[in-house]
Amino acid sequence: MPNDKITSAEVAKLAGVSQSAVSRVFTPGASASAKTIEKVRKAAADLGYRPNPLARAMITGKSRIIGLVVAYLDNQFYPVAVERLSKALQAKGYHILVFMASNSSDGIETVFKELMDYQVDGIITASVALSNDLVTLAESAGVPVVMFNRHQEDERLSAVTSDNLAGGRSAANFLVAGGHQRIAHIAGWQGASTGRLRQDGFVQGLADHGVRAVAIGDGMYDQDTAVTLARDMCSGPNRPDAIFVGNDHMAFAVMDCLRFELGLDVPGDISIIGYDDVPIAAWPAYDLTTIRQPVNRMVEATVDGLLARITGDGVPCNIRIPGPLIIRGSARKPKGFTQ
Amino acid sequence: MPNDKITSAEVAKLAGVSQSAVSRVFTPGASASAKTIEKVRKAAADLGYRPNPLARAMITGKSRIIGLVVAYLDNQFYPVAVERLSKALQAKGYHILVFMASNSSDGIETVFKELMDYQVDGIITASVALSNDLVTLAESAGVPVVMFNRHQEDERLSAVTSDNLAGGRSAANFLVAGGHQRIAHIAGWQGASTGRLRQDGFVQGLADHGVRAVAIGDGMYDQDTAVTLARDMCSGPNRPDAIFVGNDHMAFAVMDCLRFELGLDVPGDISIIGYDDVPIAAWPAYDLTTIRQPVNRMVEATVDGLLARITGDGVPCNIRIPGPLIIRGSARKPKGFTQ
DNA sequence: ACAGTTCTTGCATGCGTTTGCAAACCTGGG
DNA sequence: CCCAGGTTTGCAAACGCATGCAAGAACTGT
Repeated sequence: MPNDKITSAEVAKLAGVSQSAVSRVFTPGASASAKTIEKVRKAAADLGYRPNPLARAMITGKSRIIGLVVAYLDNQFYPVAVERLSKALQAKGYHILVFMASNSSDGIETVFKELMDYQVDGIITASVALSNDLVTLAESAGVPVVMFNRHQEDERLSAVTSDNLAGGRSAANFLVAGGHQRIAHIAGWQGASTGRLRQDGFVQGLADHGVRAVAIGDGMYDQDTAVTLARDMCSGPNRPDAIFVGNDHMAFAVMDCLRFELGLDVPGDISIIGYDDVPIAAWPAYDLTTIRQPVNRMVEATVDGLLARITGDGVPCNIRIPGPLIIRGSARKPKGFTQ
Repeated sequence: MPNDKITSAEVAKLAGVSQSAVSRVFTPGASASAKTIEKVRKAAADLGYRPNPLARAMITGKSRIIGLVVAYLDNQFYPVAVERLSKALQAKGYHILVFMASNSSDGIETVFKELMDYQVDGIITASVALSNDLVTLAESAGVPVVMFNRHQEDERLSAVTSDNLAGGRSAANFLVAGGHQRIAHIAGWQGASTGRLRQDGFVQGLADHGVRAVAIGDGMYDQDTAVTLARDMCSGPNRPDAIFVGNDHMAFAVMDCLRFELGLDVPGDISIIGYDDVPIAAWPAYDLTTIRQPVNRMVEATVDGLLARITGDGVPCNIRIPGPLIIRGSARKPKGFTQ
């Protein structure tokens, strides 16, 4: 196999130039004469030379690797986001080192340290909460961090979310407009900004119409927990006639419970609204009315924001992207409403 | 910030030993006296020293990075597998560089080259077909490749799959035993080994009972394609009374089409069997009878096989893990059957 | 106590790049 | 034809670590 590692030195010899020359040819922004460039390119092509990114990283400190840490993949929102993020970064010449992190801050610290060992140029966290120490750790090492789909009060880190407060509000508006009388909420995990804000927005939205939720529980973004809550809420004498569920993933489980366990009709007996608009929400079996998180634009903002900070210009910023209510069939529509 | 990069040299100075000594302390299998080890460990801890894996990789040629190439994440089988793979490899001290590859062999070649630039110790491909050239490329660079959930006739690469042939057979057996008369198959993509083998097994299984499928079409592992096929099959005068669908992902779409578009009852009018047993299959809305792919054991076999090849012992091998039929409610059960 | 072994240790080199520096090369204007 | 100005180029020193080699230390058995 002639195919073993070829170094810039070998290319240099073949091209009859110095090793630095070939380095410069492959370094954007370095100066080389047209003649040299051509000679080197040809020699490199003949030999099949490719610069070694590891050696390059050692010197420059830039690895062109982005660390992506994500907690769970069973909620379809995340695989979709990871796929998009991955493609977007690949297109920009970056590569992705993926870590699964159980949401224990202990595990995350290990993960962060390992990431920084690899001299990642930046870190994206999806659905993960960060301790202050961790942010300090990354920041003091000059590694920008951007949180995807989670927000945290810290001047030093960027965050990209959808407008969860407004989303919660529009769920409330829609349910009230639909004439529901007993409205409940199975919230997203209150340990996460998304969960809290959606709930806050929802409660505020109800209050705008002088309404109060008949029940609110923390679903923890977990299907089993959500189902337990739903069962409790709906087994008593006056069950709600609408539930806003903190994300689609839980909403599916809740709908299944209502329909198949409690024998209720959705939306006949009870309306359901979710949050995220994952692909499954559009499947006819659920046909879920939900607030869309605009994944594409969120990914775009995440990548742009991160790259801006990596290249030096750009400061930490919070981006909140509005998401529309997607009206499908799981929630009774306001009178006279036509889509 | 004292927290910038500290090198082994600095630790050495503090500990009063040579740089090689500290290197040896952090290199498993190198010799150092208990006294030295203690001194170095202490100094390292005080300084917060961590060996730089990139520098280490340059010398040893081993990066402790595994490349993971995956084509799509919308079929829930893959996120689940990726999560498991990732965790298993993390536990063994490896890290994962993820690439999304559109299934064009062109894109895959680029991806492979980039992976090898990063001197990955091994490559796992999930649901991706490889050209001979690509295998040669990797193999001649000494990078072992193992295919996850796909098989290919090539002595040089490992593959881990479930027993798709047997799986197809058991679908056939179950449907025949259930007394179905007009059995159809919406196959997985015939460009993939999984798709072909499941179909072969199914056809053979039917033949064992002297039955022939009334219709077979290639669903391409794509929901829209599958739905189109289902619509065609079921709109004519004698529609099938059972369809074996090449994976769960398509099966869900098919069930939705049958129920909500054609107004058929599943399994009353028509039985459906899927393949994979992704988590959604257990959701009551689908309650899908399906053949389970034992993800955990497949992941385990993949990781073990890859690591064995990386450490030198171990040759390419094909592992085929049997998967049970999971009986739920989407297919009529044989008479007298109780679960 | 001594020769023969086995363990440790430091020195120096190299992995494949980038990059500061200074020399060598152009270019054109006088 | 020569010199100031800018370009291009090669040299050599990093980057942070692993490792072969040879010398030194510790230990074995007699």
